[in-house]
Amino acid sequence: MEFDKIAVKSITLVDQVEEKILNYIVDQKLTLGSDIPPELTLAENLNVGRNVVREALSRLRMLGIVESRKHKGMVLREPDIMKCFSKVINPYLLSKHSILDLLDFRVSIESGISELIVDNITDEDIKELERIVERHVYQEDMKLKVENEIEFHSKLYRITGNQAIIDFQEMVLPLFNYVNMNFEDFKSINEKNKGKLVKHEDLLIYLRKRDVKGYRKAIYNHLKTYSEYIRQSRNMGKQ
Amino acid sequence: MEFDKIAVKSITLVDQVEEKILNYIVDQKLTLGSDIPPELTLAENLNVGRNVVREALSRLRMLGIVESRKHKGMVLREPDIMKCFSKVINPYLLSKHSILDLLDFRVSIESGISELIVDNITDEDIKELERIVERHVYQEDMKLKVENEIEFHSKLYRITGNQAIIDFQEMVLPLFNYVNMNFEDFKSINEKNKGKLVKHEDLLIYLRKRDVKGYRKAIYNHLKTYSEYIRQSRNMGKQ
DNA sequence: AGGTATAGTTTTGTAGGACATAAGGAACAT
DNA sequence: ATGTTCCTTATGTCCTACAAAACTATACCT
Repeated sequence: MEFDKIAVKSITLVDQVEEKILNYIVDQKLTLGSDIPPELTLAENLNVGRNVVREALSRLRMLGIVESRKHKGMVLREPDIMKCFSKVINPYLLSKHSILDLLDFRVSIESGISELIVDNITDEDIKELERIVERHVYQEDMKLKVENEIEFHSKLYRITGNQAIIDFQEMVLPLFNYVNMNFEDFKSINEKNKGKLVKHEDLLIYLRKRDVKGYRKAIYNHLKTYSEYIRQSRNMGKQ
Repeated sequence: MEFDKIAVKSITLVDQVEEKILNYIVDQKLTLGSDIPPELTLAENLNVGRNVVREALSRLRMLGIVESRKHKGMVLREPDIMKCFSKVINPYLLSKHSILDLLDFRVSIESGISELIVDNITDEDIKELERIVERHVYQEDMKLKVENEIEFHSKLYRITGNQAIIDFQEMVLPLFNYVNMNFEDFKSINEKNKGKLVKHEDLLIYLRKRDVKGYRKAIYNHLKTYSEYIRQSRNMGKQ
């Protein structure tokens, strides 16, 4: 085995072993489904205790890089790119600054996928979006309102056909709910824009026409409350 | 302590403990810098072995959610949102399909941050971009070419001032290098577009004018080889 | 009394043993 | 050839032990 090739200067043994195992996978050109050596073998080859190897493997398991079948062995798997996000994108673990970064990120992507959406959208997709909009009669209840938002936008993401984008955007959406519920200073700016914003049915107009420019401008305005809030909060932070 | 509140039905004990610790952090309203109970206490309260707790904590440590100071104790930290990505976005661990998704994702973002860039860009930023372009005399060597690409675009990302976007985009960039080097079918389409593409100096024209629409169209064309390649590969995959 | 040296306690990092359990294969019997 | 039994192997879990470092408390000396 080709361990110990690269001298890793991480802090703990576990960090080093984690990296060595990753290097081993690449060096040995392991591919999807390849067997990973058993824990004891790894431990002996790396001259560490089995605990250390298990901790390192546990991390890789969490990332989806390896999968262990009980009593059988471990195999290399393709990691779920966005899975690790779901644990980290948790409003209770993040600072307001980071949350704002993510809101901003989402708004940018939402605008950036305009081409993809208009390129890929089918008549059936438009019908489904229309059905979603019909079902969402106007309501005051914030929770239902946010759920409606999520349903509509999730459908938009699925039109891109890009799983990374779908997963990422869907993971960020709950943050918007959190902001609506918990950030007091958001409420005033939200109130101010009430009624002035582009609505879902307005977006549909441009999608029906396959009008990229119109759609991009519309989606930008649909999310304008957040852009304004982000800018305002950042400026306040600077003072 | 408020453990065992939620009955988690994951597979292994470690998975359950990981989730329980996260719940504990939220339930106890721990904030940045708060002490996490020592491993043995957690193990006793959760009725599991210390190994299991350590494995779960090891995962959280990797995500940056907790930090352990040797011989002292563990504290809650704010996770680095994009850090977990760096381990997963590894071309040797991903399928071609996933790599294409990520290329696509990056191109969309690159277009989507046009507003942010034009809004935030300063004269100093433009000067730096000009310096970068000047330094990058035309060259055939693919490796240097990609390095130049990375330098220029990294600067663009930094103009957004959004750390999540900066980190994400910079992590995806090496994939483009990988595609250039390893995907044979990319070379033909790359060759075909040679000389026809929008160059960095062309982008600068629109940035100087603070012309969002012009810039967006230009950056879209600058990356057009990738869009075409993605579409072509996807269509081949369908057959 | 006050400051310092020393010993004890706590806590993480690491090693290693033990066992249950289940999958897989080998040997054996029919 | 087929079915049964048993052994090996591998992961999941628990336990003990100890080094090292940091903090605490005590005791000691002046």
